[in-house]
This record gives sequence, C-alpha cells and structure tokens, in this order.
Amino acid sequence: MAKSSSSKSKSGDTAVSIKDIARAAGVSHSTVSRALRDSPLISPQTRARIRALAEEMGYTPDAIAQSLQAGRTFTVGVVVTSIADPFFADVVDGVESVARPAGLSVFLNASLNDPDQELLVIETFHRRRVDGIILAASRIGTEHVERLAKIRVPIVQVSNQAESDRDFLHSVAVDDRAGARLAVEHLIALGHRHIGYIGVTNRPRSNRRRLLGYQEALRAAGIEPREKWVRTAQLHGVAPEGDVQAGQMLLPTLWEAGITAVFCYNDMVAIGALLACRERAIPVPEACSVVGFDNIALTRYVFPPLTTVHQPKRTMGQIGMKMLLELVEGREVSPKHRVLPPELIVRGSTAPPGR
Amino acid sequence: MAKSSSSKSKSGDTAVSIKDIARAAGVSHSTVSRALRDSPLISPQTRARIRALAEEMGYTPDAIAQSLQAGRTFTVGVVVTSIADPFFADVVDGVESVARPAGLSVFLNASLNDPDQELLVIETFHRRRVDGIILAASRIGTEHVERLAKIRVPIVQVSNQAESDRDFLHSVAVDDRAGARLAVEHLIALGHRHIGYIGVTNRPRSNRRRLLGYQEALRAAGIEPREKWVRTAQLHGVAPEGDVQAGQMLLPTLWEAGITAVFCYNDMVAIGALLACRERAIPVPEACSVVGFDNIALTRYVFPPLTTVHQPKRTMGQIGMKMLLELVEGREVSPKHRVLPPELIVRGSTAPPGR
DNA sequence: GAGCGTACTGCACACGTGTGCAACCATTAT
DNA sequence: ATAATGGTTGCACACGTGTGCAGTACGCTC
Repeated sequence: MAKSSSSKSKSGDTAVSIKDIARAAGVSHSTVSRALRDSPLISPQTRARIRALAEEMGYTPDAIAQSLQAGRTFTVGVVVTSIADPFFADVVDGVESVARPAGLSVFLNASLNDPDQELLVIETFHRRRVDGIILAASRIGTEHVERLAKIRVPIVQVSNQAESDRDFLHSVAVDDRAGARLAVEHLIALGHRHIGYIGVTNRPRSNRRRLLGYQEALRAAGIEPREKWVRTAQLHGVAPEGDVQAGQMLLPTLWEAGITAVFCYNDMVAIGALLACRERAIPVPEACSVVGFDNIALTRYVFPPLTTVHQPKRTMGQIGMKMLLELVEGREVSPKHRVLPPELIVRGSTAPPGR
Repeated sequence: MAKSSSSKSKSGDTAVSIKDIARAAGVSHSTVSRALRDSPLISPQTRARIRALAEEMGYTPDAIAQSLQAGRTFTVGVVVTSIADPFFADVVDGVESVARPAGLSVFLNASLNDPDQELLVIETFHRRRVDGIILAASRIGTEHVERLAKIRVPIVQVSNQAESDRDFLHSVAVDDRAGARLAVEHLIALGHRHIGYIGVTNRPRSNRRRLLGYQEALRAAGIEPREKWVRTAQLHGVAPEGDVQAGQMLLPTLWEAGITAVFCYNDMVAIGALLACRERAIPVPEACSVVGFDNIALTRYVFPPLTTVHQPKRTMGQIGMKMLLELVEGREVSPKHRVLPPELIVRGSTAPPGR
C-alpha cells in the first residue's frame, strides 16, 4: 500500500490534482471536485470511492487555485515595526492565536518604523490579495492614507501612531492618557511632588498622550508641571535598542533637576533609567522611584522589579484580529475604535520619596 | 485627474485586471501582459501607452493568478513554538530580513511545541504551495518525518529538537556541546569545583547536548560529575513561562547539594535561578555564580547582568533563510548542516567561589 | 510588382478548482 | 409501453495571468 502510493505520487514532479484523480477514477474532474466538497449531487458510493482514491494518491487541494476561483485567499497581512520588539511579539502572538483556528494564514512583515517601507509592505499584501490587514504602530499619516483607501481591504490598526481617523479604518489601543494618569497618581499618592517624564519622538501619538496624562495628573494634584522635568529622546530607528539608551542618557539631567520619581514612556526606557541610577549609585526606589509602561515580561525580572502600567498586548492582538474577521465577513463592526483600560502594576521600583 | 481615476476604479468592486486595461486600450490582454512585463515583442509606443493606462486605472497585478500560472508562489512558511519567545522573535526577524528583499513573503505560525500541531501547520503550508519551509525547534521525530518527505518542498530546520538526519533536511544550529563546555570551563577557571546543571525536558536534543558538554568539561578538569548536581524540569508547554519557574524551583536543591556555581539550560532558567537566590538571600555572584545560554536581550538588564553563552539568533535565521533561497532556486547547498560556534559572554553573575 | 523579412498583435491554451446547466440513466407511475 | 421524475454525471465556462504559435501589416529589396 505504501509502495503503491509512493510509486503513484512519484509519477509526476508536481502535486496530484483533481484531474489526476478523475483520470484514475474514470470520471470527470467536476465529479471529483463535488465529491471532495461533499456535494449532495454525488452518490455516496462514488463519493467514498473518490475520497479513498484521493487519500491513497496523497491529494492536497491547491489553495492558490481555490483562492483564484473563490476570490478570497483566507490570508491576512500583519505589519509591525520590528519582530524582535517584545511588545509586538505579544501582539502578533495574539493575532495568530485567533487567525489560525479561523483558518486564516498570516503574512508577517517588518516596517522598521519607516512609513515608506510600511506602504511598500502594504502594497505587497495588496498584490497577494490578502483578505485583511493589521497595522501595528502604523506611521501612515493623513498624507498617505488616501493610498490605503484605494485598496478595498479591511484594515485594523493596533496602537497606531498617526492621527488620521478616516472612516474606513478601525483600531484597537490602550487608553494612554488614563494609563499615564494611573502611574503619576500612584507616585503622587506615595508622596512625590517632583516627578519627571522621559519620552520618545518616534512614536509620536502615544508619547504625546502619555505626556498629556502625566501633566493632567500633576495639575489635578495642584502641582504645576515644569519644563525641566520633561526630557524627550530624538529617536528614529526601531524600538528596543534606542529606548534603553534614551532612559539611560536622560535620567541624569532630570535627577539634577531635583526629581524624586520618574515616569517613563515605556518599560525599555525605564530599564535605561534603572541602569543610569545604578551607575550613579542612586538607590531605587529609596532615592528615586521609576515607573514604566507596557508591562513586558522583562519587568518582572529586573531588580528592583518594575512598577508599570499594564497593556493587554496579546488581548489587543486578539481583539484586533476578531474585528478584522468580522470585517472580512462583511459585517459591520462597532465601535470602530476600541480603547482598552490600562492597569497599574505595583512592584518594587516605587516607594515614598526619601531624599 | 484624480477624479477620473477614482470614477474609473469605482466602476467595479473587484480590482482592475489586465483584461480591463486591454478593453480600455483596445488591444488584447496578451498585449497588455507583455507590455507590463517589458517584452521585446511590444512596440515602445504601445508599451508606454499601456503602462500609463495601467497606472491611471490603479492596476495591481494579482499574485494569486501569477502563482497559479508560474507554479511558484514566492512565499515561505515559518513554524516556531511560540512567537512571544524572545529567542524565536530574533530568529524570525533574521528570516524576514532576508526573505523580504528577496521578494518572498513569509507565513508565520506557532506550533505551541506540539508535534501534531506542527504537522498541521506544515500541512497548511503545503496546501498554500509555499516554495519552502523553515522549522524552528522542530519536534518532528523519525516517526513523522516520512510525511514531510512526501511534500516536495525544501525544508530548513533551525535549532531542531528531534534526531532525524534525513537526507532531504537541511539545518542550522549552534554547537550546544561546545557552548556548554565554554560556560563550564569559565566557571572552572574561576576556581569552582562544585558546579550544577539545571535542564529541561521539552527541548530534548539541545538539553542533552548541553548536559553532555557540561559533563565533558568537568571530566576534562578532573572533576567527576555527581548526580545530585543535575536537576531537570519536567516541562511540556511553551518556553518562556515554565523556564523561569524551573530555575526558581530547582536551584534550592542544588544549593543544598553544595554547589558554588550553576550552569543553566538557557537564560530564562538562569533568571529563575537568580530569583531563587534573591529569595534565599544567596548573594550572586559572591556565594553562587550563575551562567545562562542564548544571550537574549534580557540578560543585559537583570541584576547582576548575566554571564551567558551567545547564540547568533538573528544570524541563524538569516543563514537558514539564505540556505532555503538556494534550495528554492534548485541549487545544491553544502554543507547541508551548518553548525555555528557559540561565544562566551562574561558579565556580572560569575566570580570566584566564596563559600 | 513580387518576394521576403521584420515588427507587432491576437488566438488559444495552460495552470487547478468550482459551478450552472444540460444530458443521461434508471426507476416508477400512468 | 410510454412518459414523467429524480438521481447522477459531464460539458463548458469562470477566475487572472503568461506564452507558443499563427497571422497581419508594413517596408525593403531585387
């Protein structure tokens, strides 16, 4: 049996098609197609016979041909800035965990945080006729969004970084302002009055919102924000490398400006701040409290464990993919923009001021 | 101009095809096809006219139809155990960095470290007629490898975990034994004589090889390995979560067995060991040295920074993808199995014994 | 002006799958 | 015995692209 099947499959270099099965069974390829798709038009006997034959000949349906005829490919494209970024690794993991059981395969590509590259990748997805696209941390601004509109494909953005609320775009993101407020209110509750913020420029939207939340929390507590408490790193590349350096380089100036606590754009920046404190022998959290954002796995393993604002990264990927599934099926999705609540995670890097 | 093009593209819900262009230009679709592919058969004037028309109508070639006719899809499939695992994130990043410029799109799927799931994903890739497959940390053993052989697709394994050196399989991996020896020799050179090993069961091949290198290094220094110095965690799920717990739970028994240093299967296990030491107030590295494996980004940010064995993860992904490119083009690749040298990275978690 | 060559274009088929419609066969009812 | 009915099956086309081959038109040469 194994011998006969192997000798049969060896007959051609290309895979067996329904035509091959049809020839072997002495029927037309239409009959084979219907038999394999459980059409009621086919008699049970021939169906069984053909299915057995297909099994024996090692038939695997050609998804390319099926896509061409059906007008759907059952694929989605995902664009991230960097695959190695732990934030997006979690998001993609969530996306994949929903897409795979739904029968959709996912194309993954990196944009390297470059809008031109991002458009190029999207163009490739369009050529491949993906059924939908997920853009993570998209930099596509108002100037290029028209090109997206021409592609008649559902698009869901996750943590998008450009301000262009066009009607055909859907999105899921965490409430950055609320998250920042949580972090800063926590520090204020501990007794801090001199609180800094370390930001970045290459994720403009979330950075601005977190800065806004930071300022709101200060004002709500009767503290007037000071310019010298805020430092922003000019970054252009992809995330993980530069972020740590940013925190490491910018903390000292804030420290000299008299802060007793610092809220950082994200966890990697906070790690950099932690390293800077260690270099300068500033005890954390005794002399300086540090708060991050994102709650990546790393935060549990550094010392002291990092107090941070949790983003449900995997869940965001799952929700985004579920929204996309709905859109692909032609259903309306509402609300078009999902904003998830952040959550404060208190660990060891924050304490009352001790200066 | 923008108006005319939008009105034209609005005419149908489906994308414009070369037939639409042909109709608009008053030629046959063959002429359009040739014009767009720069065939010398087409006169420069008609070529220019057709290209302009295609541009104006917003034509994007249908990769599905091209794949069907060409018999190639210009796609590759990548299977990893978990996308969220930082090790594979780096590998996939390397794969993608080679595939994208080469015009190949990559399908990414998770196997969750389950051989059945892995075969299922491979089956999907086969249905989609990918040109090649990359298997990371594959668990496909000798029993299932025959099913792979029937798929006439080039396969490259990265850090494969099953022993089945079949002729059609290519691979790239780091030299686990040499890496383990580097780590243990480093500890011995520091003066340690009581050295433990914490292993895992769900990555059997590399675990066995690292254990072997550990034992070899001990014997080469005249130290007889003791059974109580070796502990192995029974794990089944995906990596990042369990590994830390494994290190955390197994270090104490080794400590009580009198070790002054421990070599861990990988960095996450080592992090767990670090956490256990902190819980028990065992100073690292003064009382207990800790060495990891992989050199993931995390190791630079924990305290103390982790001494570890570097694996060129991104490079491994790139080399694997380059091998696959060669195979896809029909060229022979030699050697079939690339074994890369590891590198010892000395940081702050190792020091002379102080007990 | 006939013959020839060159430059260009269209016809028809291929790739693998799915499906509307017609045709066939067998069984049953009249 | 003939017609009607219902159950199966095949023909032919579609999806979008690429290409071998035949065919057309034109210009050149003898």
